Amino acid sequence: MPKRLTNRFFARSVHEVAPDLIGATLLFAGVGGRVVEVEAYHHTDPAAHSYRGPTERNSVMFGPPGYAYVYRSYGIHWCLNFVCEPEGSASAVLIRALAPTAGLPVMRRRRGLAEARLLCSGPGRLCEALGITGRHNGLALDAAPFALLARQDAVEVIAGPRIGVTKAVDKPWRYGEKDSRFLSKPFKRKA
DNA sequence: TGCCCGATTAACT
DNA sequence: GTTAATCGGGCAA
Repeated sequence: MPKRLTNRFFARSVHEVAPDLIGATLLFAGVGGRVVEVEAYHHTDPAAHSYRGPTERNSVMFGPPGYAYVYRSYGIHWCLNFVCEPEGSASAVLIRALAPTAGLPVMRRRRGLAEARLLCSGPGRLCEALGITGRHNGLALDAAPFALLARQDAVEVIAGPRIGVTKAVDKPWRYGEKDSRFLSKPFKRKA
């Protein structure tokens, strides 16, 4: 049986946690799949929500690691993050894509889609498929409805520049499972 | 207070 | 390739 990820797992640098999450399994109320794409955001990073200090929206990021930070993006979509590092350092990992493995019929209904490849291939899509909204901001990751299981098989992790950010665009803090069909965008291949 | 922008997506031309 | 949907944060006044 795979091991559940504990708060200890998240109490490390985002740059260690983020690549370690690739291949882990994320379930929300029994629905979800294998994590294939994430991005790291550090409080010293101009692209991070926590960069300019605590606000009502980002307050969870300034709390202890091992909790979910859910925010509204572009006024429309929800995006899911895992808070990392010692309490107060305000760093988090954005979950960008899953390979769906559990609850596909539910996800298809929520997304109005038949194609598995597009169910969770993007931060907003993933939250819609799993039914995650702002109501779930601040929930613990080691308790229901969340379930996080450590990866069992070795995966090939690849890094690249983050998507959709306009600051610190040169930082290769996007991590993904190499050649996964479920990435929101492909990683640039070596020429 | 008012204005601009953003860790996005889908539906256009 | 472009654009609309839609709302909180940050900053200027």
